[in-house]
Amino acid sequence: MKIRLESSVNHQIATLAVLLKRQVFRVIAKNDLDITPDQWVILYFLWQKDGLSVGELAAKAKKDFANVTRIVSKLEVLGYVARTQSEKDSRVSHIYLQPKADQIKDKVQQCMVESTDIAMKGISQAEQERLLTILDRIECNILENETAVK
Amino acid sequence: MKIRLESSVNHQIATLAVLLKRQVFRVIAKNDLDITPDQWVILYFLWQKDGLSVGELAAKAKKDFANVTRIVSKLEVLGYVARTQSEKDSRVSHIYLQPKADQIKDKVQQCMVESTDIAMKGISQAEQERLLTILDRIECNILENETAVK
DNA sequence: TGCGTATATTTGTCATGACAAATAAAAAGA
DNA sequence: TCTTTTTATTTGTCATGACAAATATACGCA
Repeated sequence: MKIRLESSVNHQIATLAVLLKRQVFRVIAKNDLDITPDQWVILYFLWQKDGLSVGELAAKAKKDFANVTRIVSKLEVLGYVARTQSEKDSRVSHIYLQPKADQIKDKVQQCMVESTDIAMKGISQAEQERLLTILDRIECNILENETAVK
Repeated sequence: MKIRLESSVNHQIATLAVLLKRQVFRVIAKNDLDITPDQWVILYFLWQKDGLSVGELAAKAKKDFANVTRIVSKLEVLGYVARTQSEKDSRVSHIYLQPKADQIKDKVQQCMVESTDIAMKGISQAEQERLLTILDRIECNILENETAVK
């Protein structure tokens, strides 16, 4: 093996993402929330703009449509959101936040802060920004490649 | 929402990891390999040291034991590895690479290089190293927190 | 030696990811 | 208007992640 996985940025990001997600799960559990990290993300975008469609949510969250459908279905069963078929275009369903979602909003924010604090301990704001910049560039590289392949 | 998910390092890493994995999947498919990114990782560590146990693999790959069991089972079905029960401790099984694994080794390496090249386009070696350093620190933060909770 | 505890692995269940295929409805074109 | 193509969403299948529980075996101590 000429390649060292341990010094491959790709692999380190993949591994770290798993660890981060696991950690977030624990923070959520500790705060007695009954949602998952990926359900958060969907709620987050709905808090930004209520009534988004499945497709819009998928685009914002950079998730697969199919998976967003399922996440929304879970949130619906849990009573956090409701689907409404669009009148203009009946293929589209708009997702609306329900009162139950408001009740957990603060707690969700607190979990986000808590998770970030754990992960970013001892890493300065400036470093975080530099990190974000590089991550963005990697993301662009991949997105470009995806569209290029198409 | 006071928090911006888009400027949260946690979230960016999580999102990027998903994109990276998707991209790796595509590179694998293009190279006609019948294994998955996570199966690669297990093979990689076996190429480093053949005969590791499930537990050792889990530790190295930072994966859940249960999941490693399943990944190894798939690799076994595919004919890339074989399980052998340890003589010293019959709870332990050692995983050994099979000839079929050798046949794909070069191709796997090529895929790794290809994926890295796509992701790291325009990012200097020095920047990659800085990035790795920060990622390591985040990883340490999380691992420390995990053990602290225990 | 025998029992209780610790350790290695496996199995079960659910959530999510990828991707393909199925549906349904809108839009475009002849 | 009818047909074809495009678009939005859903469903199906498999791989993997988390976590709990089940198994099997080893180890330590009375």
